[in-house]
Amino acid sequence: MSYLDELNEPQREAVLQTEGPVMILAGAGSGKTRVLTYRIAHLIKKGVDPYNILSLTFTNKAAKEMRNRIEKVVGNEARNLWMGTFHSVFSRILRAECEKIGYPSNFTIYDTDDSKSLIKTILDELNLDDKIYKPSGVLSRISGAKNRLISVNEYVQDVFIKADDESSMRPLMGKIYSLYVQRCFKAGAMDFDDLLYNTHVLFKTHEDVLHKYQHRFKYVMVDEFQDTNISQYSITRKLAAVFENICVVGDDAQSIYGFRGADIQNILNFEKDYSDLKVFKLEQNYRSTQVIVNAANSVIAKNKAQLRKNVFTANEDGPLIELIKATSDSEEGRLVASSVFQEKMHGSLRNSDFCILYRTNSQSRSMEEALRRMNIPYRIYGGLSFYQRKEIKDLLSYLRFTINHNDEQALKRIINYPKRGIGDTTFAKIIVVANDQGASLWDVLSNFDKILPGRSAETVVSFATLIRSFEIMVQGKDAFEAATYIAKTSGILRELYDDKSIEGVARYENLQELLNAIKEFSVDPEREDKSLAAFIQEVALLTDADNDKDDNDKVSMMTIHQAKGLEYRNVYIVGMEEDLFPSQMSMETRADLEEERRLFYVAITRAEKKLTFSFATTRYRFGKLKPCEPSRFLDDVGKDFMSFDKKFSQAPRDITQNILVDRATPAHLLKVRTLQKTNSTNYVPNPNFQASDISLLQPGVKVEHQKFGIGTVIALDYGGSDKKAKINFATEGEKTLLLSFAKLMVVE
DNA sequence: GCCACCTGCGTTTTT
DNA sequence: CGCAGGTGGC
Repeated sequence: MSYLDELNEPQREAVLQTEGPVMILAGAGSGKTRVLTYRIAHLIKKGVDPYNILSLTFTNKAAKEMRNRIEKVVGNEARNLWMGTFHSVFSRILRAECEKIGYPSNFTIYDTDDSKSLIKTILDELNLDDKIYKPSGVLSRISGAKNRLISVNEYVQDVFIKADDESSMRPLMGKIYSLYVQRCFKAGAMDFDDLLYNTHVLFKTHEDVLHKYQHRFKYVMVDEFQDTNISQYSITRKLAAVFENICVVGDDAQSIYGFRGADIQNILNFEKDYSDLKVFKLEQNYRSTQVIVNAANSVIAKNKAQLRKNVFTANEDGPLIELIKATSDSEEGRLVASSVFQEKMHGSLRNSDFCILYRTNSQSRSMEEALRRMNIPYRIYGGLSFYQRKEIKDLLSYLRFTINHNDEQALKRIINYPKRGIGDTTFAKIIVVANDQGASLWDVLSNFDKILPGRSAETVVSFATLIRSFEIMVQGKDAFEAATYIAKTSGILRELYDDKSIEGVARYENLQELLNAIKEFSVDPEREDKSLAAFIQEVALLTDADNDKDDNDKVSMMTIHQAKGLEYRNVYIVGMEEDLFPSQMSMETRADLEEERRLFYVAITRAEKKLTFSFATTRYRFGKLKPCEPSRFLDDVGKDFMSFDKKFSQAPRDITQNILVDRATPAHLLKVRTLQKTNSTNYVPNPNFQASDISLLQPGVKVEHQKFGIGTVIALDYGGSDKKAKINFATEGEKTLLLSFAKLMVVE
């Protein structure tokens, strides 16, 4: 069991404590995933059947990565582990059992757009103003209820909830909740929250089912425990109730999904719920420099609500945090981009060593423009998901409706696309009839000529016939054959093929890409069920982040939320301004501000070696130029960790006026901060610096470098893939520089 | 039922 | 500024 040697003392203890309730409080970069994977590997090595181990994560990516890492230790036995996201594991259980609570096993999963669209429909039917009842607001209210395991009945009977809804001028919220649940049920559809909520209902109403899974899951593990909501915790706890071998791993300092119902209270409750709980703290950070770890600690210390941890590192000090001040958002982009460029050339770094983090997606634009201008390749994560694109949803809706003929939201998308003359009015009639007569959507659809004869009735029936023919064609076919057939026969492939506009071509290509993904699914030798139904159920829980085939060397850009769990050598946190970060929406309550500060903590701790903050004094927001003030969070960072002169920093609000490195000056005048204390030089950058062509370099030639100063070329190495020069600098000694990065000016 | 214009609005979002 | 959804004319 040599893998145990790769762990430090608390890590090893946490791995070896396989029995009973365990909580692992894992600081950022403390090897949390390593402990979790080794713990599972250890269980398997001890002879526990992987089939009896359940491991829950929040992202598919995390689950996949963990499975791979376990496989490396124990081999393909890891295949039988129950490992996945809460949603995927619970949907798997529901597929097998949901007929017991009245759902068809081929139930559809509604995504957020489907849910909102259904709510919108309900609001229209109730003649409610969607300015007051904003669909997104209504959905989050319903979601909040489900996440707290509050049923429709409990919701409408609760006087506090009622008072709450009345005071916010939305007295009919309970009614909408009720109709929404009915409509989902009728459509054979579950939204994301239902996958949890209905699992809870299933276990509550069917003890035999609960017992079955309780006895199956002898060991239960939960990753990112700080992000669980009440329903996730409650179900997990129930599942583990027989053996009580439950292990949760989390870090309260990284709880950033409170706004989605994650309840930090779960960590505190866990201690109360299990009196024989063993707690392990992983406090040694292996990821970042002293400066970064200590800066992060200084920030999080400002929060009141937290479990005290003492995160430390044995790593080197590393460079101080740099602060870039810009006069506008576009200048911020340019200064960050040129900083990336300079860091890259001075440190011989790759693009993929860099990550730019921001609070909101819209901030990516100025960064993007600047990077593009400097020819620095980048990749933006997030934004519009592949699966949210219209053309993708359209085809998926055809596939969904073929599998589940009562999927109202899928029908809504496809009944008149491509155009076949069935408008909103006819669609609304179909829905009304189905609801009034208690008939299924499909029954109404396929018999519409008998129910409401008229001009459009024929078309509706022939549409139903088309779907019926898809259903028959799909029998016995794999997902790819089925999807290709449907894409062609439905006419949507042709529709997009005929559109020769730039966007039309892109949409066609996206569809092809979806078909490729289905192809991949269908040829996967490890997959038992390759049916269309199996694909549809899996794709609903997939997100963009899951198909990162990103091996190219690119600078990464993403929101801080998306960066959780990732690490980069050099990290830029941009837009450090009041009202942006912290967001103006998060300054109402202390709890909100503290969550925002934890977000800042997460951002800081993504960095391994070098961290840079930037802010602008003006910024275009919603089309208007607005003045901006530096973020209060900059004041939370310990003064020792930032590169500005300490003696000016008495008044915290003024710190940004004391920045020595003011990047607003022309780039060639910049004094590039030296990286380490020991590295400081007296070299003053030459304002007239201009890089010379490398053909001028010869051994013996005197050159100037923007950071290292004057030196003499000792040797040139043009042999390898990278051209290198060995140079003896007056102040820095001998250095070997990659000529593809380093800019050198021949002095004489 | 369809298209063109116009208004209004605009955190973060593992699933 | 950029987009989505709504309104109104054909």
